[in-house]
Amino acid sequence: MKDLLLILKALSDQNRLRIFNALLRYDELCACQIIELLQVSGATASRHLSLMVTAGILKSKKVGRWVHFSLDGPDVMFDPVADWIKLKLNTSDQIEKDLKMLECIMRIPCEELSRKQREKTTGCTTNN
Amino acid sequence: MKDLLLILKALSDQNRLRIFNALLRYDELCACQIIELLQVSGATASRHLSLMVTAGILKSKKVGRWVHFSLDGPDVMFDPVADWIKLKLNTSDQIEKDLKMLECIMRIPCEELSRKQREKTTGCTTNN
DNA sequence: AAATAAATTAGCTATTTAGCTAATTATAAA
DNA sequence: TTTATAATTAGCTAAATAGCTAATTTATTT
Repeated sequence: MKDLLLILKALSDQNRLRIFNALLRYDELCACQIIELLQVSGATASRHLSLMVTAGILKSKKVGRWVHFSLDGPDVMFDPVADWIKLKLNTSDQIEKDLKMLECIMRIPCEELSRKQREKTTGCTTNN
Repeated sequence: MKDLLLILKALSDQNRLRIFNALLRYDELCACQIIELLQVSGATASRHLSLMVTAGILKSKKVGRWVHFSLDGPDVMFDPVADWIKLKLNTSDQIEKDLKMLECIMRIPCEELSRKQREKTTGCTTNN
């Protein structure tokens, strides 16, 4: 029950559902890309991500200075559940916006994205 | 997304998962039976139940002075998800205890159960 | 009609949680 | 080896949530 509650709580938040959806579409994203997508502080994104890792929904791997996140196999979440969530999400305006945003984000190398975040210049927010 | 969040939040609580599990096993339970199972105040049980009804997980029907709750069809939750939750729950000690408790609860008519709750005498807690 | 009673709602408190900034850690580059 | 930087952790605040008791609602019974 504890495990299940961890998983359900990890999914019971708009921003974490947005992360989940993003990783259903793009196999792997680094923290700076999640930060750009959600438009929250690095600390906030990091806490959301670590919650999802703890629940077993995501796994992370360090690549130099960056950390890459991806869905953690079907052991924990098993496909029908992911399918159900995908189905329920695909009428959401927010998710639609996110997909456009992600197209932009994926075109920008992490180095550039991070620099823009550091300098607080716009990344993908204007042309969303 | 709003709808999905309502469903996920409605399931992200130990007591509400216990209610969900109970209704997977017994098609219909009245509020007083849920109160007895969870060992919480009527007000608390009522709030949990109404949250689940709002999310579309449960439906309720008034039967005289009693209100009966049951799962609300496969439209909202669709079977694979219920199966997954059932699977995840079936190793839980708490759920095991609940099933024993429910066997006891089902043997007592609602009138008697309610009277005992009113008088604060033991219902099914001792012989659990 | 008045009294009783099951369930819900109102109003409160304690706990949890999402967000932030600032400090720290861990890795890469100079 | 010093500096720069991506990510995490610590420490805080505001909002949300689970629990309670008391009051209200809705329905039955006397």
